[in-house]
Amino acid sequence: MITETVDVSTNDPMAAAIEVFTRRGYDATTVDDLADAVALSRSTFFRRFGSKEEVVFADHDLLLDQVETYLATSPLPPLEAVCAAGRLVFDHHVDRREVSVARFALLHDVPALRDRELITSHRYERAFTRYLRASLAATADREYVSVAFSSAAVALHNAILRRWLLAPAADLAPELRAQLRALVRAFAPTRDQRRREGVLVAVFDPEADRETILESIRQSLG
Amino acid sequence: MITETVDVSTNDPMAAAIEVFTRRGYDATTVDDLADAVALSRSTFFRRFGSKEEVVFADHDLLLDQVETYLATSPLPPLEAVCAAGRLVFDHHVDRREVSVARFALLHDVPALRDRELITSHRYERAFTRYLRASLAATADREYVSVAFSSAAVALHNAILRRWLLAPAADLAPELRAQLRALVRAFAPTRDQRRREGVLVAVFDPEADRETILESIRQSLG
DNA sequence: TCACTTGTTGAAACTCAGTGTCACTCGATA
DNA sequence: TATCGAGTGACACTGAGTTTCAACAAGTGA
Repeated sequence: MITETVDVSTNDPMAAAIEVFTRRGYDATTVDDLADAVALSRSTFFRRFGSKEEVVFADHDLLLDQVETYLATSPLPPLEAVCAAGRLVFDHHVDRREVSVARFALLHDVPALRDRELITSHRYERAFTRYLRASLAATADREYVSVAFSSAAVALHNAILRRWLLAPAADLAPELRAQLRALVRAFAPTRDQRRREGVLVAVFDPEADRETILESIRQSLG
Repeated sequence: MITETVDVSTNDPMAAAIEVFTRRGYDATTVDDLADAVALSRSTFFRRFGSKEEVVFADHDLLLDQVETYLATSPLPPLEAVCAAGRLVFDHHVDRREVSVARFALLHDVPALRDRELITSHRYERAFTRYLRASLAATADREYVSVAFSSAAVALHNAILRRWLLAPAADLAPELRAQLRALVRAFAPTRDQRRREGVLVAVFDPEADRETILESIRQSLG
């Protein structure tokens, strides 16, 4: 075992772990090494972080809590609240650029950690779904809208986050905002706009002439 | 170690493994027990299935292959092809009701296997995304449509599959079809319908009178 | 028939993640 | 001072997964 004093002064075991994994290699780093690096006993390490994989995503425990309390108290309409929660998570990463980028690079080399990331990000998806199920109006397809929207929102977030991680100089927050807004529009094409403006959709035979089409619209508008 | 001769005649190690896990408990079953049950040496077991977790989802290797070759050869428009692929996966489960239900019950008790399921089903999502990215028309948001649609499709599939697993007597295939169709509609409100019928969407001030609205539509159709 | 390859299998030893147990410490409270 | 509880460390133990090596096919060519 190699005694190594990583900068513990930051008091961020996750960052220290990522640093050690990156420098020494994930497989080559034993939990003993890791415990040394974060100045904890092996026992305490497992008690605090659960596993060698989970340290790498330790920040998400807290973040998920924040997301859940945000959802519980947000005044926004459900779908918008989920979007805002997604932006919360995105900002969390942007605010810690250095660790986020380091973790991203590490994941590139370690499949096991990519799997763990998947599991981690799925916890957000479940939180979103649970929230939407409880908050959306009780239409017939509420369940499926909740499931599909949550999943798509998380997927969009992840895709844009990954793009940002490849080029952290860019500000992709507006991009995320725009894509999530588009998602809301796709899932609630009528409800959310109906307050300000009416929507009319006419399906017609493209062969028909203009006046015939207009006449049937006139009748529909009654 | 307990020597136990599970019905190996079916030649389905996955089913045998699920059976043993269910009867003896996942944690209580060692890989040695497992290897015995499927009439393989420990070494060969790992070579063939990779891990104790992965045996439980061994069928997905083949299924994912089928899905990928289906996508590569399907004549349907991209989004519909993904829907069809999703139905392929659904049917696979329905066709093997007994194993599927047994696995579902097992997952209920074993968190580690639920995580593994997540990872497994994500492989479909990636396959869908890759396919859509390559097949959709090169619009600006092709990437995000691919990501969001794939993810939502998989999520819908999983939700409906889970409902079916709770009550396998019901035929939920039409439900899946309908929900996936709705998803396509949400993501491609115009493109996919344009071939057979025109679509007209008019946004108007609900205070405006009928003729004013019709006049602006007339001009748009001009 | 005999080498020689190539791929599959089993046996066995080894590493190390993760668990469980027990004793210790420290701070708070009675 | 005695006690209680929570957090910690030391240590032993289990078992998953890896690696190595030998045995054994089943071709393949001479």
